[in-house]
Amino acid sequence: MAKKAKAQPQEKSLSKERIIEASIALLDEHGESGLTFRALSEELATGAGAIYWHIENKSELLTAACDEVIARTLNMLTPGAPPASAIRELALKLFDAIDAHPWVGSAIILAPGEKPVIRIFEQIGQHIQAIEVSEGRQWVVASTLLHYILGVSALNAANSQIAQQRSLERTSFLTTMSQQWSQLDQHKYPFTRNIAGQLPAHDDREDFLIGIDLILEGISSLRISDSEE
Amino acid sequence: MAKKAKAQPQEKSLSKERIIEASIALLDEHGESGLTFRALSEELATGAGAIYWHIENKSELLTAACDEVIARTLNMLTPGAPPASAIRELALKLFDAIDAHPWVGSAIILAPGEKPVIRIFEQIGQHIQAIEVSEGRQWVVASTLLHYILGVSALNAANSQIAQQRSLERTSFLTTMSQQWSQLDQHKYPFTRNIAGQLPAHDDREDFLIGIDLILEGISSLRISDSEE
DNA sequence: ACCTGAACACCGTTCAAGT
DNA sequence: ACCTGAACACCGTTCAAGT
Repeated sequence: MAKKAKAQPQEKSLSKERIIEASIALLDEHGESGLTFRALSEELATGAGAIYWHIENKSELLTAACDEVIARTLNMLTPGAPPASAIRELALKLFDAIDAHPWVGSAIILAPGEKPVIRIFEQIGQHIQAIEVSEGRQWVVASTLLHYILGVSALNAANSQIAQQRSLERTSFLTTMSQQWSQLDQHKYPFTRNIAGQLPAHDDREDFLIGIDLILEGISSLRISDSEE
Repeated sequence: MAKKAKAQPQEKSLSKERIIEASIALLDEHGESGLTFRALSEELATGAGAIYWHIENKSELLTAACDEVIARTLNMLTPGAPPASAIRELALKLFDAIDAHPWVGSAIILAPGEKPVIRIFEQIGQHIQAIEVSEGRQWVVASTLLHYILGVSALNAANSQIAQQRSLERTSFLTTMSQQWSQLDQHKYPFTRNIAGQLPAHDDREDFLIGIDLILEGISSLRISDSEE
């Protein structure tokens, strides 16, 4: 009498949400190349065509999975913090999220102007307004921060995906790269060669935050010169 | 007596250089998806296997093509300029190069720690040294600039590739996006929604340069506080 | 309305075979 | 040493057919 088997409680019918959830799981486990329609249909115990009834194409799916992670991350931000430290917190939470889901770093940059990027831009913008940047400058300032954050994200994502592919841990990956750098030609690459030794020691996360502070510093001297006019 | 047919003068035997040249042409003409081994073998009038004798795999090929464009770009820089304006010139030349070859923007970020990125990092680093940033700070400062530049590049590349796919010109692409933004929910996206109107008017290239200046500004106040200690 | 799964066109890569 | 090109394993996407 009951509508078919009530055996399995929830995970019954297909939905965009379930598809995205499964996609995130695949991406987290096997990296960017782990998301295929075959793996996905197996995971969801369905056919490829079924998935296409709920989503447009793979690119939309990837962006949606990315957006889910970003949205969750932004929801964890503590409200009401002073602007500068709110921006720092935003940046760090994003850094950690992308560190945990490297594929997000590359997915986000494939869909500029889409929801994930807009969400971040909006957050930055709100804090920029609170910092009292003159209206004509808000756009540039917000996008500078946005671009910096996304640049770090993408590069970091690529790094950890390469490390994952060659199944190296972070430390030995950095050591290898440091050695390569220190063998560069002294005439053509004096800076990189000399600084190579510092590579393994550095804390990416901390460097990232210093970069944010550098930009914030630039912004505040911009504000000073604005108000002088 | 002459070694084989001397009919066609140059483009005789296959070489890594010729393969890279043909790859750049394909990428420029058809975008990222234009580079396939089939298109490439046709262009070079050879078989897929022949290409594999000269290169490792597609990823190496893409990085090599990217590096070629980057190397040419960096060769065009005017030597001996004062550090700050040298950094600005470097940034602008890169911006224009990636604008002309959008695929470079995404390729460069797929190969961090590889030659293209190292080249740029080295240039930035040399100028940073000249600007007299304390040695302990050079790494962070150089990578902040690097990350910002690459962030802009990648995002811009993605934008123009989307525009190219939908075969829109830049203006109508921006106008469409601006309209979408202005229809966002006022409560969730006040900043983006209000600033939407400014989108089509803005000059990405100029904004990019202002961002560079913002970071340079931050660096110089860092130097002041350094010397105060 | 929602799902099945075979079929299609297209990839990167390999490799026995040629010169 | 260098090249040929068929073959392999694997994609994203479509679509007639089912419920």
